[in-house]
Amino acid sequence: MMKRARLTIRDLAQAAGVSVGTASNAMALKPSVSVDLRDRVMRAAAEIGYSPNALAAGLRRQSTRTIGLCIPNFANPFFSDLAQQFNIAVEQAGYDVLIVETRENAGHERKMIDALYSRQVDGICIVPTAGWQGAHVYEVPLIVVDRIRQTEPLPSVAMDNAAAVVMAFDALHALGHRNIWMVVNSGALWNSTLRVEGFRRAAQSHGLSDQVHVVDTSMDPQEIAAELGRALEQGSPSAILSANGLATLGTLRALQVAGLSAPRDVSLLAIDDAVWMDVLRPSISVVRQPVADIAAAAWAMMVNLLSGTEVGTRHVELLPTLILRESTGELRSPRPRYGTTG
Amino acid sequence: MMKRARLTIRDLAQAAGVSVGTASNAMALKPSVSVDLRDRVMRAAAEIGYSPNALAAGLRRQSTRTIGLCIPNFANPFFSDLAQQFNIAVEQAGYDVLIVETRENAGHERKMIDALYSRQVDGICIVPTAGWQGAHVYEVPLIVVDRIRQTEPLPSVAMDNAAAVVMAFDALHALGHRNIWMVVNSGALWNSTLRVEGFRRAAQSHGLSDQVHVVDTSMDPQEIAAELGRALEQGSPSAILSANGLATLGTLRALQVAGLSAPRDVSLLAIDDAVWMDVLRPSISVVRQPVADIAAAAWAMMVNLLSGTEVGTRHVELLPTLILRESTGELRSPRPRYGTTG
DNA sequence: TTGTAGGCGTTATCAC
DNA sequence: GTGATAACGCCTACAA
Repeated sequence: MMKRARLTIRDLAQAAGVSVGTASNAMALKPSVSVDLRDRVMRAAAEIGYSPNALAAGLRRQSTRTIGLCIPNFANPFFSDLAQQFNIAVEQAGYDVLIVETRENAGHERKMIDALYSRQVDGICIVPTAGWQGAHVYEVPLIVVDRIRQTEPLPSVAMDNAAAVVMAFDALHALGHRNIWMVVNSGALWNSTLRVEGFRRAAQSHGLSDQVHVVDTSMDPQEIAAELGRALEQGSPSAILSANGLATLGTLRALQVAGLSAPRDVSLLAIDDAVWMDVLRPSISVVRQPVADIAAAAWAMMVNLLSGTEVGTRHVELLPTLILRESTGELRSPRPRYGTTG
Repeated sequence: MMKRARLTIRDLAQAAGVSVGTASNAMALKPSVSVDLRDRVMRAAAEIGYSPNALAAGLRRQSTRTIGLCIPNFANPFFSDLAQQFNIAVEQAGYDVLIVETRENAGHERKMIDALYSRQVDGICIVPTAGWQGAHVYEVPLIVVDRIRQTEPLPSVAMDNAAAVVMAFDALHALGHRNIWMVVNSGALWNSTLRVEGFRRAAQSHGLSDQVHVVDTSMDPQEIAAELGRALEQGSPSAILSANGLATLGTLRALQVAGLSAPRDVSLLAIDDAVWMDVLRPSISVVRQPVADIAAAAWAMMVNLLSGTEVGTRHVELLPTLILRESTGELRSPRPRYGTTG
C-alpha cells in the first residue's frame, strides 16, 4: 500500500463501477441496493482503502450518531468503569461516544461541553462537577449521571444513595455495631449530601442518632485522613462507613496513623468498590455501585430522548450490591452504652 | 433563553452587523480584523448563543485540530493517567483529543482507529494491543506509546524499560537481596519482554543469573497469583519484582495466600505506581513511570510530525523514578549462598 | 434499481 | 479592513 491522498466516495464509486449515489447507499446498507452490488462496493472500498468522512456525513445528515460523555476524572475507578460500560452500551447500538474529562473544574467542564456541542453530538451524558451551573440550553438531550441534583429538572440516572447507606448501616448494625461513624467529603456535591442524609435517617430509624457521627471534609485524601485522625483522638467508633473511594483512601490512612486495624479495632465498610480493595489485607467490605446498570439505563434513557418518545421515566435510581469482605466483623467487646437518651 | 434551531455563522454575522467572512475571521482571531470589531462579534456570539460547527470547519479546513488517543483500558491507572496528561499537553496547544479504548482487543482496536480516521483526526497516538497488526497506512502521523516494538519502524515514546528494571534490581541488590524473582504477564507484549530481558541482564551483570527466576503468566491477576503461588511452594525468593500493575495485584494475592508478608518474609518492588499502593500496609515500593513526560514527549513528537519538520528524534525513552516505601527492606537472615558458579 | 443536482456550515480566495 | 463566492465530502431527494 502507498500513502496517498484521501479517497472520496467518488473514487469509491469509480472503483466499484457505480454512481456515487449507489456507493453511498451501499455503504449505508440501504435495502434499496442489491446484495451483490453492495458486496461489490464493499469490496472495492476495502480494495482501495476508502474511509468515509464522518465530518461530511454528519454535516449533511445533521446528525453525527455520536453521544458525548462528560466525566470528572479518568483516574477514579468509578468513572473509568462508567466510561467503559457506557461505551459498550452505546457502541452496541451503532453509536459512537466522545469522552471528555472535566477535572472537577466547572470552567473546564463548560469548555468541554462546548467542544462536544461544537462537534454536533446528538446527546450528552454528564457527571457534573460541584460548580456546574446547570445546562445552558442546548437543543440536544442531556442526562445527568451519578451526581444528581434536586434543583435541576433534568433527566437523571444514579445509584439510590439513600438505599446504599441504609444497606450499609443495616449490615453494620446486624454485626452488632452501634457506635458508627461516616466519613465523607461532601464539597458541594448533592451526592454526598444524600448519603449523609441517608446515614442520619438510618441511624434515627435504629434509635441511634446519638451514637452516630459524621466526619465531613474536603476532597483531598490527606485532609480527610487528618480530619478523621483528629476525630479519632476524641472518640472511638466501632465501625466506620466511608462514603466514597476518596474517603476510603483517607480513612485507611487515618486508621494506620492511629494504629487501628480492621476489623479488630474497628469495622470498615466502604461505598464504591475498586480492584485493590479485594487484594488489600484486610480486603475491604463495600457497597458496590451498579455501574453497568447505570450506564445501560443512561443509554436507554438517551435512546428515548433521541427518538423523541419522551417517555415518563425521567429519574432512574438503581440499587447497589453489598459485598462483605474482611474489613467488617462482629462487634467484639461491646462497651456499655451510655447517653442514648439525650 | 429558548430552545431554538442551531445558529450558523450567518446568524452571527447578521447579529454583529458584519459579513460572514468577517465573522469567521473574527472568531478565528485573525489579525486582519480590528480588535473592537472582533469584540463586537464575540459579544454577539455570546449574546445569541452561537456555537461554531466543528464539522463544517473541519471539512472545509481539511484539518480538525484533533488528535486521537488509543489506549487499551480506562481502568488501568497508568493509561488513565496517560490520557489525562496527554489531554493536558494537547489542550494547551489548542488542539482537541479524542480518546478511545481498545479493551486489549485487536479487532476493536482496528475499529476505533478507523473511527478516529473517519473523524479526520490530524494524528494518532496509540498504545497498541498485543494483536496489533501494524499501521495500515493512513496519511496521518502515528506515534506508538508505551508498548513499543522493534518490528515496527514507527516513531515511539516509552519509559526506558531496561533502565527501569536495572534501577529496580540495583535497589534490591543494594538491600542485600540476591535471590530475586520477577513476576510478569508478558502475553505478546514487547514491553514485558523488554523488562524480562532487562531483568536477566541485570542479574547477569551482578553474577546472579542462577539465583534469579522469572514467573511468566497471563494477563489475569488470579492466574498470576495461582502461578506464583505454585512457584512459591518450591522456592522462596528474598525479593520479588513485579513487572506491572496487574502483576503486582497478582503478586500481593499470592503472598497473602502463601502467608508471606512484606518486607519481613520477602521484599516487594513493583513497576507502575497507583494511588492505593501508598495507602496499603505495607505501602508498596515502586518504580514509577514518567507519565507526564511520556505524554509531553508524545505530543512534542506529534507537533513535529504535524508541521512536517520530520526531525531526527523518532524514538524517545524516558527514565522512571524509584520510590522506596515500606514493602522493601534489607535482607534479614541471609542464607548461605550456593550455586553461584554454574 | 440506478444516476444527478443541490446544499449542510464553514473557510479561503478574491475583488473592493 | 471588509464583503461576496466557491468548494470541502457526503446524503437525499428526484428523475430515469
